[in-house]
Amino acid sequence: MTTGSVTSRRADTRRNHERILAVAAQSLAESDRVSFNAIAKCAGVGVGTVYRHFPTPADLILAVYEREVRHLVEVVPELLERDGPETAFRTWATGHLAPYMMTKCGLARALAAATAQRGTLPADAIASIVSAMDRLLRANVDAGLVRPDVNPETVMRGLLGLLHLDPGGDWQAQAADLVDLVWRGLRTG
Amino acid sequence: MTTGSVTSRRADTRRNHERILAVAAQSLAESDRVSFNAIAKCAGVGVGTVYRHFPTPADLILAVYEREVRHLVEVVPELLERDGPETAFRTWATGHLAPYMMTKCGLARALAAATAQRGTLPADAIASIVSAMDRLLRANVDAGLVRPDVNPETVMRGLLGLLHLDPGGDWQAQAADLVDLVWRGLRTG
Amino acid sequence: MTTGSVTSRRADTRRNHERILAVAAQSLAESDRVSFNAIAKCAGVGVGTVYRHFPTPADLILAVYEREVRHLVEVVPELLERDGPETAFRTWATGHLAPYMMTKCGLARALAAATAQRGTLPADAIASIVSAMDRLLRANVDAGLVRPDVNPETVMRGLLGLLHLDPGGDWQAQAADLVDLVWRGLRTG
Amino acid sequence: MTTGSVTSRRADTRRNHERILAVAAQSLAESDRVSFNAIAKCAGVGVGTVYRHFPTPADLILAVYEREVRHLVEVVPELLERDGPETAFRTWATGHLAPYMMTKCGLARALAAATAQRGTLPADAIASIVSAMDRLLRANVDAGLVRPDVNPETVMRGLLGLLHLDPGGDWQAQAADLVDLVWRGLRTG
DNA sequence: CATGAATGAGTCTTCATTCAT
DNA sequence: AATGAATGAAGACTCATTCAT
Repeated sequence: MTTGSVTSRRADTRRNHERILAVAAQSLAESDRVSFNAIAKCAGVGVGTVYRHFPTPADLILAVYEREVRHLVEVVPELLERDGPETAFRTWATGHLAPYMMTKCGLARALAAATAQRGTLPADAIASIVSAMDRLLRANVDAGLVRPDVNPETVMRGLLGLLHLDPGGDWQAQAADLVDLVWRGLRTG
Repeated sequence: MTTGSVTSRRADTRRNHERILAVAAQSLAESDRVSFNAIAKCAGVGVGTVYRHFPTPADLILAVYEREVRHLVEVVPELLERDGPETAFRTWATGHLAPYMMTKCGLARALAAATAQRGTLPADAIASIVSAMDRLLRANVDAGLVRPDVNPETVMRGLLGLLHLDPGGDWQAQAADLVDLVWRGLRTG
Repeated sequence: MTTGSVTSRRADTRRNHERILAVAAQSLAESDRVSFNAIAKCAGVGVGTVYRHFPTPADLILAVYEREVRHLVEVVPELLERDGPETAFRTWATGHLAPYMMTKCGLARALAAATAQRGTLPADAIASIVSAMDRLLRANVDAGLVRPDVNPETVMRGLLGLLHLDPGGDWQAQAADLVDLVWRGLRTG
Repeated sequence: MTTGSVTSRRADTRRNHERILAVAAQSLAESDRVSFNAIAKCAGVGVGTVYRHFPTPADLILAVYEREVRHLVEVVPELLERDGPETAFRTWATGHLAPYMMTKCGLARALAAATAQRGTLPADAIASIVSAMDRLLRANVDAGLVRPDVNPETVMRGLLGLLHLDPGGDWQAQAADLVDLVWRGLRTG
């Protein structure tokens, strides 16, 4: 019984953590502001609770970011294995990165602001997404398709335009065009 | 007498308009917030006056944007004439667009927010800057350097990463790398 | 008509100023906190209005202080003329300063805190009350009753204990005792 | 086993009590606020523990006060014996009371607030410090230096100005001046 | 047209206090 | 006894917006 109780307490806390994160993610998908008060209300907890879990806005934003970015990284190996390097790159960028960026552009802005405020660059936060890109690029380099001297960060910057697709238009085509442009820039020769 | 007064009033009004715009631009270069109250104080006018000139925040932001973007457009012909198409493209992107974007990224965020809020895309606001790009591209197409089927908007998206250069690092090199990547993507063959 | 209207507007503003000051004084008589929100509510104005009139807590507190202290200074000449120097001193301290301090000890604390926070000593704020003391002392020195080498600030410090009379006890006697102690300390010989 | 556990528990509890008191004293030396939460964190215990030891803020503040005041009382006999009554009085006031009051004026404010809140005067809390004063005075009365009709509380009030010395200025001289003023007020004849 | 006082909703943040474990 | 997560009231402060003059 004792053990059970303890567990349920911890479970509650964890559930709170999750709910706050979810609400914040939702909120960042729309604007680029995170009102602690609003989040608390939406998550059905007191403001203080939000502050306990995430002392500063930056803490919250980074946590949301990491949560959101994880699957982007995890899907890479599967794509490489299934489709081969070039298609993997295009599919990842068009099919995963683009839709992700479209919905999370509030996050991107908030992230930029949060990390700009402290000196801390998104350093290890961005590291993981860049490393995903790196992996894709290396596979293509190994296959002789892509120049070996490209910097994954430069490529990421080239794809940052995906943040600004027009959700009212044919964004899939726009994404494909951009990815194609970048891909041509990467090719050997 | 009447005429004289009217004239001076109009001059005053125009001066006010300019001052407000200048102050707002300054303010957007720093953060990404425009407090009507603060702007009014800085410009030495009443809040009401700011509202008369720019009924909504979006109006103000778009006006600032247009003001800032003008010279970006105007410099194109000169570059083309002096340096030839390829160098013109690279110089414009690296030397004009990049620094512009770095300092005005507050503007960019505000602009994005403002245009996201209404359904209105940046439509004609962005039009002029895209037209500058269009001109540069066409010159290169005519010279046989660039594929004829590229969409200037796609190229702009490719360069949007310039918004996210690291001002603490070697942003000039980063900009050059990105521009090079895009340029390779544009080449014929 | 126009003039009348303008006047009434300004009158409103002044009335606000007065009301805020009055409410704040009241509040400082009780605790030693000034809640801008609470003051606004009591005074029947918006918070913003309070902030417009008194940008910082210190501004508000000093304004209250000056308002309250004025009559303490103004009464001195009259006392001197009517009662002669020694009685003037005792009457002023016991009959004016003591009751004043008893009700305003919140103010005293707040004032101390506010002025401690900035480097600014109460400088010119305290100056006036010290000058009242100075005038009383000089009259007594001229009459040969008080040593010429006493510092008015030291005397003020000696009377600061009036802040801590026991309102539930016989504070009048306590005040008289303290004033007598100080007076004996001032005498020549 | 039981006895051992109980013993160690009691020791723990006492240690907690001490730690909390120490942290609170530290905190009151700086501002004049005591956040139960902050104190708990600093002392390395849970908030609940602090509440168990000190149910109300007033309890905590009074406990700190007593702890701090103790040495002020204990030093008196030694001074009297070593320096004789007059010097003992001056030394105690200038050398012990003044620095104490300067650093603990946060405590003083908090104490005043706490005791003002309830009807309870500092009654027995202040009693001990007044008794120290009483002892000093009596020694002087016995030596024929001080009038026999002075109330120690009045003298304490006279020295309360020590709370308001200017830490930025020559506070030692200011303290000496005040003590001298009071001393002259105490003398026989 | 311009002014700027006033308003008040909304955000941020801190704490006292409770209570289940 | 001790713990510390949770709560929510309350105060600080900012700004968009209105409106009388």
